[in-house]
Amino acid sequence: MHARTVRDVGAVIRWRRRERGWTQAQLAASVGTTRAWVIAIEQGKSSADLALVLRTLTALELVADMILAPVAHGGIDLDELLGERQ
Amino acid sequence: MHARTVRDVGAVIRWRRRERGWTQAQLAASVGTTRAWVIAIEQGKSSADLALVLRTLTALELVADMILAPVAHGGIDLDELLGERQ
DNA sequence: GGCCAATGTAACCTAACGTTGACATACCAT
DNA sequence: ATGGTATGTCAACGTTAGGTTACATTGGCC
Repeated sequence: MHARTVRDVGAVIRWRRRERGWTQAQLAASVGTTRAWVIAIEQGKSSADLALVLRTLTALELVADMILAPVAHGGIDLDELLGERQ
Repeated sequence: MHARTVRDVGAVIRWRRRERGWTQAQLAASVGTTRAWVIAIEQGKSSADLALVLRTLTALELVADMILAPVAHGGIDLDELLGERQ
């Protein structure tokens, strides 16, 4: 799943945590943080500590893969329309 | 590129920024942050604001793709050693 | 060399995150 | 309804990251 916003990241974490059948408390303990933080990140609140997020992904056996964005500039995906770019 | 640590994220940002021929000042302006922050993140210092990082990736036309970690259990990355899995 | 831009560093201040602890719901059994 | 667990909320506190500004360093080019 592509994550462009903090809310996206929170959604992934919640989805994956439930998939593994973990409670927020279990995840928090595994990551080394608190339940309050897990709740906050899953709710996509404002911003969050990147280091904690990465540790959370690791605990959930996820990895953030940095890839070229399929859509570049404006709202229209010229790449898909034209099949070329520059 | 897989990013498991803040340093990994910083490396990706620096690599991609240079690939696009941008200065730190240009990237900072594009993201809406400061040069000092770009320097810090590229150096992988401690932690960073996830929201800013995601905006930086977007500015660089990158997306964080959350995928299942290739290696689950131990501390050794068998993928890098063996180039295979399962 | 000298010049200029790019990059790095440091100090201060403010705002915001994370921690802690307690309390409040929600849900699902029995 | 009652019990237990999971989840959510809140307030106070300490710590720290990011903004700002200024200065230092590096690197390339003439």
